[in-house]
Amino acid sequence: MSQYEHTCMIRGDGGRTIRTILDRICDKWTLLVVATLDQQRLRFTDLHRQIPGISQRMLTLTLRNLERDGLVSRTAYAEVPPRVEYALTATGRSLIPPALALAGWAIDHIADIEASRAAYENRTAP
Amino acid sequence: MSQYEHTCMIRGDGGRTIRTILDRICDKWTLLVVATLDQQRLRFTDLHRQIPGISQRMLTLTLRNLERDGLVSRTAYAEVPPRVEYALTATGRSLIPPALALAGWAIDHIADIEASRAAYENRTAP
DNA sequence: GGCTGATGGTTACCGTTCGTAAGTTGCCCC
DNA sequence: GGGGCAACTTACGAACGGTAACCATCAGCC
Repeated sequence: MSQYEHTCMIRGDGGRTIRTILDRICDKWTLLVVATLDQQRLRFTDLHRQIPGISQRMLTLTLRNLERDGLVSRTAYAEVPPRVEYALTATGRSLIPPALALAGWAIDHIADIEASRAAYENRTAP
Repeated sequence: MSQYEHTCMIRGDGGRTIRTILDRICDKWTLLVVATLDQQRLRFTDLHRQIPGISQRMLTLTLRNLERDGLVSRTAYAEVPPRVEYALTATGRSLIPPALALAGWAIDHIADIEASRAAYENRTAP
C-alpha cells in the first residue's frame, strides 16, 4: 500500500478535505508569498516589489486568504501614510519546509520538464 | 538571508521560471493524480474512480499536461475495449516525497486552518 | 489654497479556465 | 439489433485570474 493512502485517505471523506486544503495552498501565488515572508515581516508595497509579476489585486486576495486561514498576521498602524505589515504566524512558518522542498524539486527538474515539453510540442505540432 | 533566495531567486529571472513550474505542478488535481499513481500503474477509469470529485475532462487534461511535462507515461494497448495505462516516470516518482510532505503538512494543519477560517467568518459576517 | 506623491487598497471589464453533461467510436454479448 | 464498456471529445454556462483605472487620506511643497 502506498503512503498516499496513509496520508491522504486517512479521513473518511475520500480525500475531499485534503483536496480543499491543497487547492487553497497550492495556487500560483500563495507559496511565493509565504516563501517571501520567510524570516522577515514586510509591508504591502515591499511584497509587491519583491514578488515579480503579481498584481495588487492578486496580492490583496492572496494575503486575505492567508490571513483568513491563519498563516499570516496583518498589522495595520494608524499612521500617515498608512502602514500595514504582514508576517508569518507559527502555522505559516511550518509551511516553509515543505514549500521549499517543492520549490527545490521544481528547480532540480526545470530542465527536464522544459526539454520534455519541447519534445512533445515537436511531436504533436508538425 | 532566507533560504528562499538561494532556491527561488537563484536564476536571473526573478523567480519567473520557478513560478511557471509551480503554477503547472501545484494545481488542484496534479498532486492528487501523481500521489494516486504512487507505486501502481492505473488505467483511466481506475484513476477516475480513485480520485473523488474529478471529472473525465479534468482528468484527461491533467494527464495530458503530466505526459507533456514527462512526469507520467501513457501506454495504449490496441485492444477491444481499449486499454490505456498511466504510470509515473522517474521524474514523476521524484515528485512524490515533496508532494507527500505538502500533503502531510495539510493533514497536520487542517484543524488549525478550519478553526481560523471559522473564526474569521464570524468576525467579518455578523 | 491647491498640487503632488505615497500607501493600501477597490472596481470594472474581459478573456481564459473549469465543471457539468451529453455525444462519439469500435467492438462484444445477449 | 439493442445495450454496454472504455477512453475520450465537445458544447456551453459559470467562475476565476489578469489588466488597468480609480479612490481616500494626509504630508510636504509651491
